Parts: sequence; structure tokens; C-alpha cells
Amino acid sequence: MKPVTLKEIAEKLNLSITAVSKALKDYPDISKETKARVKALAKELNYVPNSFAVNLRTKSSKTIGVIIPATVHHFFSNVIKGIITIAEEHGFLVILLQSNENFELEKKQIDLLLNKGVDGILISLSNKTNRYEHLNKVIDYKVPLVLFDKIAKQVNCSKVIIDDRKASYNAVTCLIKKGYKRIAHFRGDLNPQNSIDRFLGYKQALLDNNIPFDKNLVYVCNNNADYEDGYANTKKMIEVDKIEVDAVFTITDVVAIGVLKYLNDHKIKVPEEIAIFGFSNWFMSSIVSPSLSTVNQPGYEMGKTAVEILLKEIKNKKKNIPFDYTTIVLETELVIRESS
Amino acid sequence: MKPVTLKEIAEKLNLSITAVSKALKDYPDISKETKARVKALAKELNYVPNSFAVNLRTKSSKTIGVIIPATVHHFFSNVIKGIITIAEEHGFLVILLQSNENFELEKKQIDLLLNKGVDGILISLSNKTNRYEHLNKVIDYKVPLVLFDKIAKQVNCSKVIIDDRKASYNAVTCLIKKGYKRIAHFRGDLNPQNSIDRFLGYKQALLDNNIPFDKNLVYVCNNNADYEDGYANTKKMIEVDKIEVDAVFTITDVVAIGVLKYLNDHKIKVPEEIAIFGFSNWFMSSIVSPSLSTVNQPGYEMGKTAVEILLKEIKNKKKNIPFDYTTIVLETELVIRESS
DNA sequence: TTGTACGCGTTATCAG
DNA sequence: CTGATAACGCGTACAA
Repeated sequence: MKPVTLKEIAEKLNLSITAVSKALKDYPDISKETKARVKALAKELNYVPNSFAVNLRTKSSKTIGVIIPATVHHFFSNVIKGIITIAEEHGFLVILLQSNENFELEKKQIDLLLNKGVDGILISLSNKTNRYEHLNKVIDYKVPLVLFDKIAKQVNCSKVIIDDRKASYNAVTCLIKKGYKRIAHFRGDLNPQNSIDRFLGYKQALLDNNIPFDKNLVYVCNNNADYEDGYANTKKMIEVDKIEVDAVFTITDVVAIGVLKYLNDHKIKVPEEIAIFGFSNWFMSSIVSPSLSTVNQPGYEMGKTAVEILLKEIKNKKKNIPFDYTTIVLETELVIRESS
Repeated sequence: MKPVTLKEIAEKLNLSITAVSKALKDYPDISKETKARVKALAKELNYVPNSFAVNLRTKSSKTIGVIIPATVHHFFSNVIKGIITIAEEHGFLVILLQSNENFELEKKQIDLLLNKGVDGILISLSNKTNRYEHLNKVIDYKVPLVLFDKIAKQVNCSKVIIDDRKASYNAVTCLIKKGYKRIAHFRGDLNPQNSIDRFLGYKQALLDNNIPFDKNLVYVCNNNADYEDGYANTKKMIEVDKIEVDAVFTITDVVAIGVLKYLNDHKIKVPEEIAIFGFSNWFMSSIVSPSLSTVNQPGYEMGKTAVEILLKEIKNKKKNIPFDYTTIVLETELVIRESS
């Protein structure tokens, strides 16, 4: 089962390697007849080009690298699916790396991908990332780069995001319109843009509706914004801080489910006593009781859009066509359910 | 920012390319002095070997391919995390592909990986896969192959699994011990080994405890064994078929959550009227009310074990050390919670 | 229409 | 200790 090479085909057909190579690629300067002979034999022998050699020659690998903070989040699973699917349709394979919210690891992984010779890189930044030399290095190397979801505005490249601030503003406004007045916010880490924007949207919505902003109503989810954060923060808010609220707006659905669990466990009625509003539209939020109001965040589409931009940049770069960086903002919408 | 090559270093140092190459790889036949000079300059110029060239020369890419049916399942997310993490620690990168439970796609993806020249392949089969030429092709090409989770016994290669039959047997036995007698089973598709084994475990547990097997108590989850399946099957069982049961054992936690949702919606008390037992120990099963009894299925560890075996086979193959295929069976345990 | 010859960047063999 | 030289398999400008 030794792989067949151009050379072998050439020998069997008494042709030069060049002729065979050209014939297979339908160069106009090869006779129809030889093309047919070559192709027939190639098919018969099951010829496939050695991609290592092709890579070396063409200086491209038909491979893109993807770095995400975590795969286990349902949102990222969908993004990945979008990326992989579309990339494959265009003949590109995807190398997946996970930074685990670790800045140092993220830097190392960028280097790994660069050394591997990927044709482009897609990345969603870790929460800890606050310097960008590694990304600028990618740009210096002229390797197309697209940031998605968790981005840094300072970096000069294409981006795919949602308008976190607006989405968050709309969610909180919706709560206010329904009469909720003391709205807590369980925010994410202090560093990520995401988390900042959602917080700012929350704040703005309050101010625009003449509700004073009260920093005591803001709790930080340090534990990676997961279920525990929601539960623990609710517990602290109610049992320790004895703060009374009539609604909670969370950075994430999983956190919201933590809140819900606490409230359910303590027979606090949702939404009568306290309403909940999540973010991301994880499928579980439609299943829990009461079902959760949330913001729909299009994961698959984000992945799809990000690769599409990346592939276009890769193509343009190869043809030496200059291109501008774009920032695509995907639409989100409110999903109103029982919890608000 | 042009990449530096061995040649350039050689020229600047008035050495041969060979000497430089050897120096960098610490060959014993290069003087300490030259080694030092070469390494110093290499570091200064930021030399990194061109991996395309290395691949071509060494006929290996330090890359492994992974095919899974779906990323969105929490279980597979964990497996992937295990694979990626361990592979990276050993200097291997991972190309991820998703078959979407589609046999044709799976075949195509195997070819893609083979053509890419990955050093090994890890695969969890799609539910539709019932022929194995594509896997045998991998073996013919002498590319190390490890099956995990959804495997085919017929294929001659290493495997990492859990003992589905035993796990299932234990779960059902546990239900019986607690006094449940009419236990329904919501099984998976008819084809996958997984699904068959869990069904057989269920059946065996009944027989061993003198409970007659009743095929009317078995429902198939055709819809990819997800939430909808659980809900719809419960509805059908109760409303249409009017079958009375005192417990339901499901192929998966998500299905179990569907069952739970229906029962909660219809004020049927869990576990007093109907008990539920799931499979996989998804983190949501500890959060829903009542929390779900389930079988813990070690995803991360499965991924980790599978790559470790694969990497060992890759290494042995390179050194021409013969090796035997192994089948590792990972331990599962019952997690008893409120629903049973 | 076909073939020659060279280069891609590295590694391996062998001679000095 | 060091360095030619030959692969690895393919692509392409140029010559024939």
C-alpha cells in the first residue's frame, strides 16, 4: 500500500514528471489524449498528491488554526461546528487548540500554529489576555487573523462579534418595561471586553430609565461564569448582604440557571418575587422550570462568518489582492420566556 | 519578517548547511564551539525549522486527526478537551472533524485525514456506520488508529471504551433493588454498539432478577437521543400507549431530562410515582429538580487514554517496534441522586 | 505539445 | 569534527 507518486505514473507512461503533473491539473498545453491516459492511470493506481510536498512547494497547508478558551461551553461547541463545517466545505482542515483561559498558553499556541504553517488563524481570547504582542506577531507574519466573540478592539484585524452592549441594554430595558426596578447584575470577569460591554449596557439601560445605578447590586462571577457563580452569588446577595432585588440579569445562561436553582430551592417564586434574565440562549434555558428569558447569541453563525472572512482573506492574500479588515456584528434577539 | 532558513545561518557563519542542521540537533560529531555559535545565531535570528520541509523529509506531521459524531454533546466536549490537552503536551496538534452522524461524511473525512498525512487517527463512529472498509483502509496504510466510545468490535485496532453493558446492568439492578418493577428503557438507535450493549445490560438485569422482559417497555430514541426524544417518548408511553411504569432508564442524561420535564409538567412525582435513571453524568443532572441518578462516564479520561495509546503506537511504529492492539475499558460508577 | 532543470528547506549518508 | 551530495515529491519558468 505504498503511496503512488508522479514519478511512477510518469515511468509507466513513458512521460516526464512534468507532463503528468500538468495533465492532472488540466494545463492547457497538454494534449487531450495524454491527459486522458494520465488521468486514467492515476485513478487506477489511486494517486493522491503527497500533501507534504505540495505544502512545501505552495507554502500553504490548506489548514487553519482555531484557539478558543474552552470547548465545554455550549456556545463554543456551536461556533466550532460552524467553523469546521464551513472550512471543510472549502477544502480546509481545522486544527483546534484550547487556551483554558490561560494567557501564557494562548501565546504558546499562537506560536505553535505559526510554526505549523497554518494559512490563517481564528481566535477567541482568554479572559486573562490583556496584551496583544502575540496577535501582532501573527499580523507581522502576514498570516490572516480573525478575532471572534472575545476580541480586543486594539488589534488591527477582522472581527466577528455581537453587540454585547446593545443586547444587554435591550434585555435590561425589557425588564424595566415590565416594571422591575431593583435589578441586580451578575457580571463576568473584569477584564474581558464582553463582560465590560454587557455591564455597560446594563448600566446605561438603568440610567436611561431614571433608575439610579447601585454598585451594590453588581456581583462578579469569578469562577469562570458558571453555574456555581450563579448559585453562590444569589446566596450571598440574599443571605449575607440581605439585598432585596426584584430581578437578576446574568452574564450567561448557566449563571442564570444557578440563580434559578437557588431561588427554586428556597421557594422564592420566579418571576413573581424575583425575575431572571440570562444571556446566550443555551437550549437548557427553555427546559428548566420556569423557562428562562435570555438573549439569543448565534454561535454557529458566528463560526461560519468568521471562517468565511478568514478564507476570503487567505484567498486575497494569495492573489495579492489588497483587502480591508471588516468587523461584522451579528444580530441578537431577546427570547422572552417565563422567568421575566 | 521573512522566516530564517538553515542556509542563511550557514552563510553568515561560513559553515555548511549540514553542520548547522546537526549543530542545532546536538549531533555528537559537532564541536561544542560551533554548536554554541550556531545556536546563538539561531536564537538571535529567531530561527524556526520550516515544518513543511520537516514533514516532507520525515514523512510525519506531528499531527493527529480526530473524528467525532458531534461536538455539541457535553460528553464529547470533554473527550476533545482530553485529547487536545494531552496531544499538545506531547507536541502533537489535533485536526478535528465532525461526521454529524453521517456515514458518507465519515468516510470522506478519513480520506481527508489520510491525504493530509496525519500520524494517527482517533475516531468515534457515527450511529449510521455499519461497514468498515474506510477503517480498514487506515490500517492498510499503516496509520495508527484508535477507536473510542462508539466502536466496532470487528475492526482490528486499539479501542477505549466503557463497559456499557455492565454499567447499564448495574444501573437497572440498582433500580430493582430499590423495589422498582416495571422499568421502561428509552434506548438509542438500533445500530450502534453502545446502544445495543446498554439495552442488553438492561435486559439481563431484569432476567437475573426474575422480572420478565417486556418489549413494550422499550422505546427507541430516533432523534439523536436528545431532549425531545425523552419528552416525546414519555408522552407517547403515557398518553397514547397508556403503559404504566414505575421507572425509566434512559440511554443518556439529556433524554432523562426530557422525561423529567414531561413528568414535572404533568405533576407526576419523581421518584415516588416514576423514578428516572440516566447515563453519562452530565453536570446538568445534578442541577435539575429532582436531581438525576445516573452513570458516570469519564469523558476527559477517555480522550486522554485514547491519545496516549495512539501516541505510543505512533512512536513504536516509527521505531519499528512491533506492538499489540489493546482495548482499555474505563471504569464507570453509579451516581445515585434524588430521582431514584 | 512535451521535457529540462531548478528550487522549496530539511535530513541522512558517506567521504574526507 | 566537517561538508558535499543526494534525496523527499511536487510545481513551474523556460527551453525544445
